[in-house]
Amino acid sequence: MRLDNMLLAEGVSGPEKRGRGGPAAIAATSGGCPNDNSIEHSDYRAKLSQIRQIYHSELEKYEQACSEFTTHVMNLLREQSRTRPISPKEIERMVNIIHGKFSTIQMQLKQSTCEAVMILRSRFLDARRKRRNFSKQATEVLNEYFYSHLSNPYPSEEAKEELAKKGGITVSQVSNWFGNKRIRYKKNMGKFQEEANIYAAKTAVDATNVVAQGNQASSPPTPNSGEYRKAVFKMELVFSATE
DNA sequence: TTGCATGATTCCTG
DNA sequence: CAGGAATCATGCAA
Repeated sequence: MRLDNMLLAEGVSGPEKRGRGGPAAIAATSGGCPNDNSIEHSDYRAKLSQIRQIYHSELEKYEQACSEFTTHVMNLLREQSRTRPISPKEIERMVNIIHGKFSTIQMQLKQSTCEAVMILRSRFLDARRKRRNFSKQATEVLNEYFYSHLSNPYPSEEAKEELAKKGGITVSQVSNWFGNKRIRYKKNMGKFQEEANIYAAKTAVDATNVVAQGNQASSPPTPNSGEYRKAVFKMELVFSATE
């Protein structure tokens, strides 16, 4: 009966439900707007419900066939009972045999449904972790923003959307990228120096704007606000630069 | 095949 | 909940 449990867990059998607690729900963790994966997820859900539908219609078909066949056999037995005596035991035995046959067929159906679900999952959900490097365009856009806002590399939600659109990636990918970039840049600035120079030369424009804005915003940097962290980031940069 | 680069995930903090 | 830090897993050049 493990198959039953699995199908139930996958939402194939049992009542209709959306958004299970499985890996599908994890996709939107840090800085992840759930909408980012909605395309993928709706696709996944569509396929799952397709499997579900097939499973249920097949199941129904089998059940119907089973009962039809049973009544058919019963009729035959009744016919035969005219020519020879048939005990109720014998009838019961026949019925049991028929039900046994159909239940093995059902088992096979469940098994193949399970397989289909597994394949679907590996296709969609595990693909999450399949890493693809961003396009040149995307990294270009992201780096440009990062190095031109080096004093405050924290794009606003709007800026992230803009970058996402320009780079052809999702907003949460932008968030991931900036998260990785900040930490890795801070870890060893030396490695990024060349890159920094390239992009600084490219757009040495609004640095002053950002500084002005940053100063204005951080005038009362409440320890709890994001401004506080940003200020810390700046200071740490200054410290590591003087070493 | 190996080592590093890099995108994604997880855990934790304020 | 956004971001930092550590870690995982893959891509890719050497």
